[in-house]
Amino acid sequence: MSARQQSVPEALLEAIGESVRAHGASALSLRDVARRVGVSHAAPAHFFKNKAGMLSAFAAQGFQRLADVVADEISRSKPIDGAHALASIGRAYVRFAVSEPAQFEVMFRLDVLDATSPELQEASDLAFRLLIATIEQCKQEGSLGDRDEMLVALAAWSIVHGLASLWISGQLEGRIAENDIEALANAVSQLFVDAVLDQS
Amino acid sequence: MSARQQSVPEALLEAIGESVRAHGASALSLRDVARRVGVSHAAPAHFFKNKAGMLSAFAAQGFQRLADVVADEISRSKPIDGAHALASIGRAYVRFAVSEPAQFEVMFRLDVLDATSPELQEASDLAFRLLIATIEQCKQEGSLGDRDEMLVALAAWSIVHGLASLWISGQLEGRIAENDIEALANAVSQLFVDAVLDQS
DNA sequence: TGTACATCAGTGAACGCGCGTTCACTGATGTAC
DNA sequence: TGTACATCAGTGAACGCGCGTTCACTGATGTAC
Repeated sequence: MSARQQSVPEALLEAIGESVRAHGASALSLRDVARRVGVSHAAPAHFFKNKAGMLSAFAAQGFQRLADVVADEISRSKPIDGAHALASIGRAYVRFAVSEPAQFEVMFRLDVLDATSPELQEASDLAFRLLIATIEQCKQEGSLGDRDEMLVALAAWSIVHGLASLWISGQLEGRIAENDIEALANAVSQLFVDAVLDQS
Repeated sequence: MSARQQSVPEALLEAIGESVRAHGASALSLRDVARRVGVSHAAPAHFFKNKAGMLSAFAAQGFQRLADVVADEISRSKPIDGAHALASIGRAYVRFAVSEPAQFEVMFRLDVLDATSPELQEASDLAFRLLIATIEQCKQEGSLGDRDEMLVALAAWSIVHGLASLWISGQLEGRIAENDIEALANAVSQLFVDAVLDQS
């Protein structure tokens, strides 16, 4: 679909998102994905071994992209301290989830993935490590007080993951007046950082 | 399966959980559910109209149960103030999700549900209203300071929903040393309440 | 410049399967008179 | 006490379908000599 020259595997991964958007993640099939790219229905299996393999590659790409946008947002955040970096992670996490809801959904559906895929495990660690490093930075800067680092990391991850999931699943529609998800992500991230971290 | 006398529709709803536990939510089929109950494969459609109807009834039951355990936990919490009630909601939310992961999962998969089901919409409002009422109580007690009520409600919901989702999807395995989810739920809920609410 | 061989992307036919839905039906239970 | 009728739970056969996977294949590209 894109103007750039694209290999068939790349095009297949891209088509997964389209298919999920069109029919939902539950109805996803290799054959529909192949149809969208215009290749034979056997092509996906040729490149990804089987359905779980294809979805795992898609999920791994998603974790990679998530880590990229998170790292990018951290590097943009000013002033350069852990607290601001943490708020940036929250914003980036939700923004990614909302911009690629199909991919985000598949990333956390472990029942359709090949959990043993090293590519997937590695990719899913990238963003987590960025979070841990940032919390560590907060600790060193003293903004964590005597709070447990792991607990703060878990709470931070939970709050943005929950916000993204609730939004994607449509639970917020009609319940939260503000419907600009970016604004909500900013507000929630800021609330968390302000409340949990001791900032000068 | 239970010793109590059970109608066929009740047994079908119960069997959905077993089926999801066995094969994952993505592989759920009317026929497998019917098989587990020992009725013909046409029976589920007889009672629930179609697959979406059956899953919607299951999801509605889940929201009802969630509201029940949340209300129960609130009524148990002491001292009786908004802050403690809010922490109770968090504990109950995660405990429900973890005790019925299959049901919790289906409750938020809107792509397989009949979103127009009044029964489902009504049930999904119950727990939300308990949260709003509790936040309102905090406001009146002054523990909210000048924070926006809706934002605090959204943040509270997000953090427990995220924790439950991450746990169920297996993302915390190998990442968070503490693996007692109840303890984690307590700690995260308490962290949130302590940080966000002004308590005497 | 030519030949032989290997690799690999992608095909297309075939397979067997489990699925959701429909529908005419059976038989039990209850109600009206 | 008996008869007629309605309701409703649940059946079982049949339907058409789309699916994931397999496999022998074609044809293009590259490499070795």
